[in-house]
Amino acid sequence: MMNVQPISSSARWLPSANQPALKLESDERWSNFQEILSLLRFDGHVHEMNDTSLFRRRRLKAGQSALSMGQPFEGLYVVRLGALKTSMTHVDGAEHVLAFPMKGDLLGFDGICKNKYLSEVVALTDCDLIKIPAAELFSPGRGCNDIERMAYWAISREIVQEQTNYALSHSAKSEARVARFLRIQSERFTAMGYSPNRFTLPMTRRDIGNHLNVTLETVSRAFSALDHLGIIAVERREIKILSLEALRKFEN
Amino acid sequence: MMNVQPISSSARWLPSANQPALKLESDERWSNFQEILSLLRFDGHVHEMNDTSLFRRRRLKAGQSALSMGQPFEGLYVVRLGALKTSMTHVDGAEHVLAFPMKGDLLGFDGICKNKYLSEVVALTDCDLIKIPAAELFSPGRGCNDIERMAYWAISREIVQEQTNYALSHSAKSEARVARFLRIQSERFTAMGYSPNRFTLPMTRRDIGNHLNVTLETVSRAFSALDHLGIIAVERREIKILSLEALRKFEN
DNA sequence: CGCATGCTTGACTGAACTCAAAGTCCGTGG
DNA sequence: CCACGGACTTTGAGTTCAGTCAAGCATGCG
Repeated sequence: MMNVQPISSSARWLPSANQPALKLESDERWSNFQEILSLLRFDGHVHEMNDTSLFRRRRLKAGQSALSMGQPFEGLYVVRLGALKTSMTHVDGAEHVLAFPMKGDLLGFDGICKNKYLSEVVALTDCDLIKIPAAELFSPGRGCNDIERMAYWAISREIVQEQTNYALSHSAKSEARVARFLRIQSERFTAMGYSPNRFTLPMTRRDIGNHLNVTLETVSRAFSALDHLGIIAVERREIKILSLEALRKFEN
Repeated sequence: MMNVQPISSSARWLPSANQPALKLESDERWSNFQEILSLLRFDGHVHEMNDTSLFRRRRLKAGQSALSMGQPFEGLYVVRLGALKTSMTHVDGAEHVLAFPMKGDLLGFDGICKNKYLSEVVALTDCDLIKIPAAELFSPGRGCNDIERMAYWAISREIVQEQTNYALSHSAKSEARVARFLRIQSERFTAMGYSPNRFTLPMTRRDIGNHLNVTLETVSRAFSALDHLGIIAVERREIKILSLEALRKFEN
């Protein structure tokens, strides 16, 4: 009928946490430049709307690997949906969790310098990535390349987040680190258009602990402590932030 | 007995590798593109030798600030000589040391994304920087911009180092962190063309501790312990690495 | 249903922090 | 020239916070 409306592409990244039945969307395998700009929340200037080029999507199931250490650089990825975990594995086999990329974040930029990826990236939930091939990034024919500039702008942003993560792991007390982690998660969910007060963590206590350089037991205890103080409500991975003010106080 | 070398306080910390006596060069105030490529150890491809443009140098005395948080982005800097310290200051006034840039490192890339610098950079020793102005980076007239591409390649490399630093701070034991810090310092001096076994640290115990997230006393104790074990020889900031093998073993 | 994984909580231990004091180096000024 | 002060470093002693080990519970999946 007339009012049968396919799901509009502009509505699809609104904060509906889990998408019910998106057959049409599931079949789409391409994104345009505009969607990438929107996902990255790019606020810089773009010379000419580069609407012609399309970018292939890549779908991952939870647990699948997105990128592996040593794999040759083939391009960057923008997270369109889902949550992932980036980590470095040391020679002795110890893993260190660097970050938890989510919607709008960029993956793979650590592969530019040595032309191979230097970190592991695995999907924590089902994911939808948009690939920006190396050829698009570095093609000399494009002249003043909007894509390249946008990518580097995003990389600069990731550095800042990286530095913040780094600084995050340096609070004196472990409870403070966990509180700060939750506050930052809340802010990231907000930036993605989701609720700041209520979210589900996609990662395990072990991953959080590894990221913050504390043990999983300490993370668990910190969650419980913040819960008993009435600052947050924890039920497994479901987090409700009851007082953002009190949470911030705990960061010192 | 014959040649007693006077030790100037500004040059004392430099292992005497490359630069013998650079009176003429010291007076120069400009560097060319080729020198920047060489400093950065850029191994990528450059389309056209951009020998025409010259880049102004900036000289800093020890203790002077190179960049400040919040200052508007005006370009990137390549360290030509000297050592610096980058740090972030939190709202509560706590400082966190991010890195110790030295010869061949890039400064200021965290300013690209928000168009203002997001970290403090101060000179630990007298320094010589080469400025790459924002105008050179982003000028659209240049078409396929070698400078921009080189800059981003270097940024990608800095990210990797950043990640390594981050991972560095996650060893279980504090002595292991200090050992790893020394090993990395040694490797960096090597990459700069200095001696890997003998160098002078430009930063204080406090800065090292802050960087590694331990106290200055712990750093001092770790140095002493490594000294007593015969792995290194410490005399204030003079470090001799007696056994790189043993040092590596301590990182686990 | 049974098993695996993840989470919580408790008791104990030890590594690193804090506080404190003394020593070293360096620049500065009398 | 030497005395002084300040910044940096080393070392010691006591304390505390977070790691380790262990047990039990919840959840989800084949």
